Amino acid sequence: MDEKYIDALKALSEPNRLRLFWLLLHVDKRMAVAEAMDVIGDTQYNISRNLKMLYRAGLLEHHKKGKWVYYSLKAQCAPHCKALVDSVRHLPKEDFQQVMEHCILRLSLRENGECVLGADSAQWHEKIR
Amino acid sequence: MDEKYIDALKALSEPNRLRLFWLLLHVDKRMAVAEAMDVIGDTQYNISRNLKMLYRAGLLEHHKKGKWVYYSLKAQCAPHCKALVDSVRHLPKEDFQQVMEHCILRLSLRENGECVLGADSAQWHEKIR
DNA sequence: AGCACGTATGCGCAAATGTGCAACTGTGCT
DNA sequence: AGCACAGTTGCACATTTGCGCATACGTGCT
Repeated sequence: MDEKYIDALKALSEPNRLRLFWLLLHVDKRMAVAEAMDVIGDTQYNISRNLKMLYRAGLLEHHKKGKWVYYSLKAQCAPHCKALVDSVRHLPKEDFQQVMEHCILRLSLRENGECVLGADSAQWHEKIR
Repeated sequence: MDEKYIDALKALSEPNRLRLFWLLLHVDKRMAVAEAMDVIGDTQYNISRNLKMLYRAGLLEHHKKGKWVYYSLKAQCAPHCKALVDSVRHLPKEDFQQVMEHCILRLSLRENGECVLGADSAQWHEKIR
């Protein structure tokens, strides 16, 4: 039995992680942990751990740039994994409206396409007021 | 967030249940609990409970005929649920070879397309000898 | 070198989950 | 009516999983 596939199912079956993965999937961009924290509104340990679980399930990639760690979607090769990712892609957008709005606001704080602000910054609170 | 979808992910993320669902998916027939017991080789309570979880996740239907309860695939309407079922459908067949063989043997014990033998019968042990 | 900050991780606890058992429901047969 | 059998369900227990916390690691800056 495909271990990675089981891990992916488990990873996605948790609402917080599903939201997180949906975000990475629809934003189609790399995203730093601090940005994800602001967008999702969860604590640092949880975001970090959940991203790692998604990574270990073979769903995400990550690379370090300076002090920021960017996570991004991993291209799937096996057809069953592709279909699984597709199932998330087809989830109704309405369920993720706030996530999407927060995401756009948060990405607008980047400079030259790079994250420059940590989580919970004053500028962020300004935005979401 | 789509509760049913989360439930489906959870339901499928357990190897025993995934095997069970794969079976129903590929056999494309209704199957009695007793038959599933022989095919999967699990106890009665586990099969019963796991089938029920798959049912409550919106993945299966069931109907009673005499003393037998037949479970079968439920047609999916939402596109994300369809894609999820598809992902299971595309799992490599090699991982389920024994399940498939047992299934064919067990179905050959039917009479007029109906289950007539309980689990763990002498005839079944004859077959899988 | 020292400090601030972004990120990762081991520990402990509470909640959820899987499993075995035993009791219960419902159906068919005599 | 009584019995045998298919299937379901509540209970107890072991394992797993999510979360908060504290701490450690690594990088950029002064």
